[in-house]
This record gives sequence, C-alpha cells and structure tokens, in this order.
Amino acid sequence: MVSTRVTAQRREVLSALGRVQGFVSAQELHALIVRDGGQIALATVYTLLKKLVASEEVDLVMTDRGEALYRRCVVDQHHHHLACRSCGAAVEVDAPELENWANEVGARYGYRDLHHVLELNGICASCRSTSPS
Amino acid sequence: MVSTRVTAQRREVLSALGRVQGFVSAQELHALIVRDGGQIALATVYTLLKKLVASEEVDLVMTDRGEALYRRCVVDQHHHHLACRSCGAAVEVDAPELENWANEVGARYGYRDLHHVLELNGICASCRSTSPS
DNA sequence: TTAGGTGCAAAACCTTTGCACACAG
DNA sequence: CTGTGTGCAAAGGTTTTGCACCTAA
Repeated sequence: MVSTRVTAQRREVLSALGRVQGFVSAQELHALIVRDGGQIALATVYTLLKKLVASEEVDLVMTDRGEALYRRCVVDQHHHHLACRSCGAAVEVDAPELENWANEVGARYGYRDLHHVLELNGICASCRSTSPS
Repeated sequence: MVSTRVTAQRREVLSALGRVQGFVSAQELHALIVRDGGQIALATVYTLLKKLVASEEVDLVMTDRGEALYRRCVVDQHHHHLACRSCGAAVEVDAPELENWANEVGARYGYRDLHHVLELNGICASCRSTSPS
C-alpha cells in the first residue's frame, strides 16, 4: 500500500516548514528542528522533503551554488517561479496561457500525458542596488 | 596584469560551446571535447566556465539535481524542446509569446537580466502504440 | 503483523582547491 | 622571463543509498 504514515518526524518537518517564511535548505531545516528540540536525522529530512516535493506539497528552487531550497506550497494550482539568481527570493507566477499553449503544441505533434517545467530567473531589484556589478 | 591567454583548452571549450545548442553541463562539455579529440582536464573545464560566466560570456542555470548548466550567450531567440519521456524523440518548438510574457513578468516584479528554461515532455504517438504501459 | 519510516554511516555527485609544471605573451 | 593556465588528485559540500531496526495502522 502507498499509505503515508504520520510520524513524529514528518510532523516536525511540516511544522518547521510552517514556521519559516520563504525558502529554506534541507540542512537549515534540520538545524531548526533540532534546535527546537525535535529529534530527526538529516537523511530523514532529505527523504521527507523529496516526497513532499514529489507530491507537490512543497516547492523547490535551486541556488547558483547548487543548493536546494524548499518552501511549503502556498498556491494549490500549478504555477511557476520567478527566482532571483543572487539571493533566491522567489515569486510564484501563474501562466494560464502557457498551460494552454503547451497542450496545443503537444497535441499538434501527437504527444499525450504532457508535463512542462518553466523556470524564470533574473536579478531582483534589491540585489541590483546592493551589489553593483 | 589581467590578460586572457588564448590556450588550446580555452579554444576547445569555446568551440564546444559553439557546437552545442542549448545548455550543457560541465561534465558533458568535457566529455564532448575529449570525444572529439580535444585534450583537457575536467577541472580546467570548470575553471574556464567559471571565468566565462563571470565575464558574462556564458549563461548559467541550475538543475533540480544541483547540476550547473552552461550556454554560450546568444542574443537571438532560443527555442525549446518537446521531448518524449519514453523514447527521447524531441521536436524543436518556438515560443515567441513566451519570450514576451517572461519579460513582462520579470519587469512587473523588478527583475532584470531574465532567463527562462522551458521543458515540455510527454509520450509520443509511436510510443503509445508500441508500449502499452 | 507488516509495510512503510527512520537513523547511521558510507557512498555518490558535482565542484573547488592546492600545488607543481607548462607555456603564451 | 613572468605570471596565467593547466592537470592531477585530494578535499569540499550537498544529497542519496544500503541496511538493520522501529513503529504506525
């Protein structure tokens, strides 16, 4: 069976994600949980986050340094991210037209069961004023 | 002095970047160069790519798996791919509206130097008739 | 009872670094 | 000559995996 057990660790991770605003790395999340008295292994944090991302309960963004940042999904529908390559600040963006366009294109070429991934990134205003480059 | 020497390796990297469409990882680029008879160390590929990114001659994006992907900076519009998850067959697709939309969204949130990566995938017609999943 | 969850440590991964040698300018 | 570039291997960081034990349902 593909059930999902409610363990203390799972509760800790979800709780910690709820206590944080914005994105957090797996390591930071683990540190936060332990710091607050929770008991959980780093590997378990990774495992849980991976599942949460797979089930679309958590958003994932990558840093320029190759670090994964996680955040509890705010919006319930399919959306994309506009992320800052410098500080990681991200905004959720809807792209209704894109969804339609993707399906049209897929249909045109006979593709079914379509998925799409869109990643938008740039340098946000505050980073531009902070680091003159 | 901060000069830039034209070495065989540097030429190889630039040449390889030119031969590739879209984004490539450092490792793939290294493999490509070696495969084509070039002689270069993986570490050197990383070193060169890092410099090229710093000097804005090359674009950088991160994968969900924490892998860095590089692409030679080009001003002309790029295209996207519609790939089959089963057999890998891919079609090149233009998305002129997407380019505009991406820039609009970026501007709305004060983001500059925008990049975007769009990946479309599905199951192609021939795979659907061949393998009944 | 039993299948999924957890912890630990080792392994896998990509990337960076230290240092000696090579070579473009 | 000079100092940048290169190669190698070892080290760095993050994430995954193997395996034995644990536990929610």
